[in-house]
Amino acid sequence: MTRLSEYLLPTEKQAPADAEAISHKLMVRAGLIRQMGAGMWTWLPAGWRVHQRVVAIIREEIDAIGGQEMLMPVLQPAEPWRKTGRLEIEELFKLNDRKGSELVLAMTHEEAVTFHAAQTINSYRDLPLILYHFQVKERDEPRPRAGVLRTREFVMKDSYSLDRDRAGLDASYEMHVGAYDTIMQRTGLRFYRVESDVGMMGGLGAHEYMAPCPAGEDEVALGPGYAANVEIARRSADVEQDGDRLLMHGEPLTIEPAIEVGNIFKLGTRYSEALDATYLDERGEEHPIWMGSYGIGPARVVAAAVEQFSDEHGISWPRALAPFAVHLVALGRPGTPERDAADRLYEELRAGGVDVLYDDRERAPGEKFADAELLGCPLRLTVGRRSLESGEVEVQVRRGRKDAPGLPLTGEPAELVLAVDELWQSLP
RNA sequence: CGGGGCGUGGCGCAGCCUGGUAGCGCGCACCGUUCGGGUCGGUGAGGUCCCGAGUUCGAAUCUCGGCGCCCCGACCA
Repeated sequence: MTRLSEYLLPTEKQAPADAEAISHKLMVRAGLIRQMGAGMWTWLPAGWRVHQRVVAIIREEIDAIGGQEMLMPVLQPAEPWRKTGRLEIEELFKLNDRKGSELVLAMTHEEAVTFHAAQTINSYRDLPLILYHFQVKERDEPRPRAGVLRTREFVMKDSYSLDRDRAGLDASYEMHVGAYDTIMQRTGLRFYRVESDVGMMGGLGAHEYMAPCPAGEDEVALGPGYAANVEIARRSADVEQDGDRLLMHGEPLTIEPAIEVGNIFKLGTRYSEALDATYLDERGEEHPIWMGSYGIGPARVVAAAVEQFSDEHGISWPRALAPFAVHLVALGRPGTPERDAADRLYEELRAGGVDVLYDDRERAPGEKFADAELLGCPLRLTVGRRSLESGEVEVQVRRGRKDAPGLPLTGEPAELVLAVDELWQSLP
């Protein structure tokens, strides 16, 4: 039931004065998100639909490589963090409960999985495992910025691979590379998988998934068949510095700003050793569990999509992420034949399982069209007096605002749904 | 954490320099009008002027202190 007259979609003509990034401006203007404080954001209904589309894609692909979904708490005892040496991190929120016990708000969940691995995994027979969850992360960022791009609280899908040895970790890591590639392709984003710094996570190897866009905080160096974090490229033996340019075998690398939407790490045994997560092998010998950690931020995927796919009128979602497939605009006032036709069309689409947002508000046509373009659903159907005259529903494809052939206004509902679906499948 | 900027109705802003009790556009409500690109006209509601202290007969405006937010940089497990 999604009639715009009954739906919370607070669109704005003007962007918040302090917004700089395109995604920040458009997501607020389109009524997707609203701010509560620095780095603290609420996802409004339409925005949350988009977020959940990303979540659904991720879930399918992690399930597909054998991931087991669970849920670990955000509020945690400080002790495991002390043991791994991460209690000192400044971005970690620390607090005390009423008894004075030391707690933290988790910024990621290595300590938690490892803690449970130590309790529950005893034998080589228990391995390998991929465990994951979608959970809020809390980080006391020195500088939150650009709407939902860098926040102090955000949902992350983090999975953790648990293996017997280095070879097992390598295999789990490769499975994640495959899953992540597929996830990114399915979102419709332009992206690069780049080699990255292992950073203070420590570990044996890492990649980042970068979505190029102007608001990006990172930089990727790109050449034919080559993509890397700029810092990594600078350190590469194949790359030489030429003034402020980077050359690879004499060919210049292009440098693009990008958002880091996901990252994957080979952790090794750093956490399992610190938290004593071990297993016994066939000979009864004890070994630390080999671990990998794999994160992806749906909010950043959403913001990156807005950055990459928008124009002066608003957002133009890749179809995999759109809040609704169809934005149906009724032009006539209640009681007119054209309005009745629109009502009927809405019911038919809905009954046919099409995800449709129905603009049944009593507003001027221009305002409805403007809102539709702001929100950016891939297909806009318009029913007005003209439709009654021509017998066709006007179809407009959001990306590029191209007109598509009209659909018959009267006819078998099943055929209408089929036609819409066919059109849908042809969209980017 | 260093630098810069900003806090006035839901959003965007003016007023502050030169103190006299708050105004504009959009939005919102109602009436009429219009109905294929943010229609037009009228009426109306809505504000602790970020907070506190001070100066003053009087503070949105001046002084001091605090808080919040944004941008650039540093940082980014």
